[in-house]
Amino acid sequence: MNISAQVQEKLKQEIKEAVLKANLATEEQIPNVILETPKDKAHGDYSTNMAMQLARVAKKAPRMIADAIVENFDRSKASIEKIEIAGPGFINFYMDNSYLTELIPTILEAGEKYGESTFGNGQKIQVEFVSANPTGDLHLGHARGAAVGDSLCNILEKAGYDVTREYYINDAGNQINNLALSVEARYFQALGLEKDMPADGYYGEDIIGIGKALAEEFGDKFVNVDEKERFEFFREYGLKYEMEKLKKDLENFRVGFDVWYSETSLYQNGKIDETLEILKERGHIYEKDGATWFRSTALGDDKDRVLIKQDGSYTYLTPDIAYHRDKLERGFEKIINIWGADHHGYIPRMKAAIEALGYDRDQLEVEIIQLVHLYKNGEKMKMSKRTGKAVTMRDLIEEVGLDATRYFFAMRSADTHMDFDLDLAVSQSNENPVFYAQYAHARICSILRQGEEQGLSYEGNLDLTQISAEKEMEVLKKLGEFPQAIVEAAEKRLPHRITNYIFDLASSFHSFYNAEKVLDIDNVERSKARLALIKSVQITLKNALALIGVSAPEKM
RNA sequence: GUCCCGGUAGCUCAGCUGGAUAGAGCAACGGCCUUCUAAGCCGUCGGUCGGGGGUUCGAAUCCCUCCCGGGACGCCA
Repeated sequence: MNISAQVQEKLKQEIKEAVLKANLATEEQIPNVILETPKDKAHGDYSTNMAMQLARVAKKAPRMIADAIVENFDRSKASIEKIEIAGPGFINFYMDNSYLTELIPTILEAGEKYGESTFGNGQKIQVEFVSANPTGDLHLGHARGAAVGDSLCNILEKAGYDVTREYYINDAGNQINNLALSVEARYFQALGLEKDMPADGYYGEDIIGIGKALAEEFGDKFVNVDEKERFEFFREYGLKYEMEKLKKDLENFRVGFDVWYSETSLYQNGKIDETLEILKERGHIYEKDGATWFRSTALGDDKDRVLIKQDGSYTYLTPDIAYHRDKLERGFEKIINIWGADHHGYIPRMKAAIEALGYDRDQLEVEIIQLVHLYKNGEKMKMSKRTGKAVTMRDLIEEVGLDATRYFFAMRSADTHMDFDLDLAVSQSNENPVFYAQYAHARICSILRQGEEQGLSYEGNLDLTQISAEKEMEVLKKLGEFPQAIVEAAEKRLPHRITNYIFDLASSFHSFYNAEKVLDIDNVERSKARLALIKSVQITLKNALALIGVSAPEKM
């Protein structure tokens, strides 16, 4: 299934056997066999530090241990060409790489499934991301969260997890009232009437647009109706408008959700009360100063938290706890939240809540998306909430392009502050790494097309022994790493591992392209084999790009 | 003040479970298109891994401490 992994497993097994045979350690003493691919090719295809690890147990110098391991190593069982001991005691394995060519038919056969694995064992994971309030446009932070979240979900799925993507709609609470009042004010203003914005109003362009749309559709119909009725209408209308816009924007960003979970529904179906009742029964709740508190300090938080305010309404936390309880009730083994940096202080209280409800706090994982700073003309752009002049996700995509935006956000580890240089991204120069990968893909497609014109194709019987050049082997090695790269990205929740992989694969292809010619009418067998090789690269590149939501163009 | 994230080449960033001489891209410099897309390839230059201590065969990586930048600390959401 995964040839490279099989070979590595075999190698690890044999190293272990050799250690036992050499009487260097007992079965229990042997540490996990670590195989790494050395950065320097001169150090072989795989390398192990076993000798150094055993230095203490065996009470011998690492190099002597290495000698003993090599002496007892059964070469016939793994595709070994040569073994060397180097440096402080590394054992370097030089593989007979002919087995690698088997990857070609494997990849051709698997097609878009190449890279899949069963690593996740179908574990149910729920990922909640974006969850922006429906009170304005999605901004840069949301865009980054959307890109990272969607990519992570794709990667988890590819690695064999059962993933559910969710968006928590904050359609209850104060901010929605403020939305209604903001819409109301903009509606009056669109009619040329005086009306102040509420204290915590939303000043975005989109709200002005709603006001105008309402004025056009209904004229002054709502000016003189009952205030409460008007408020209700504007509340509903504004919410619906904002949600539809959010969904559309996300769709355009190639981000989809399985579940849109309404906060209001938690009020309506009694889940909040239920949750409060459970917390009470388990003794995590007390009354003070006319409010109801959650004793989260007992579970690692630095302050206790109010659940029901003096005025009888819930804090934001309360329905959110009910939501998280519902997630766990639905049987997810892991729930991953992707939150903006401004919410990181929220983590201890939510973990406390999960523990208070009787679950394992580690079932909740929170990935924090750090801030994005936008630079234009070498200057940092300021975001203003009041004027609503913040750069929206829509603006960004329009300026930079969809593929570049997705790639750009995915290529950085999420927990670092990110500088987004608009001029560079817009310039479409080769500073934009996405073109590098797409170009490799387009190049391959072009060669495949021309091969067809010349009657050369990767279809039919292939003579894989034609593949042996150094650059070809490097490409093959990279191709073989794909499933493992996905597993690591999934396990460590690091989507940027995939963009790194994409870059490396594209790089090894470009390098091969410049060194070897694929189409050669005088050497049909080799041409066919090489076409099959580049077809494998094309499939793998396309699959990898799909994981981060980037297209694979056939022409550029 | 407490907590979280970061500090790696001029710039933007990788760096796996601690491994060999710390890597890419961009910028700078020098080569490669009568030949499958030069949005490419090959090479050169460029480092006190924020400072200091510790752990050990070995530290950018782990621990302690300090410095710098950002963020969070609400009966807001």
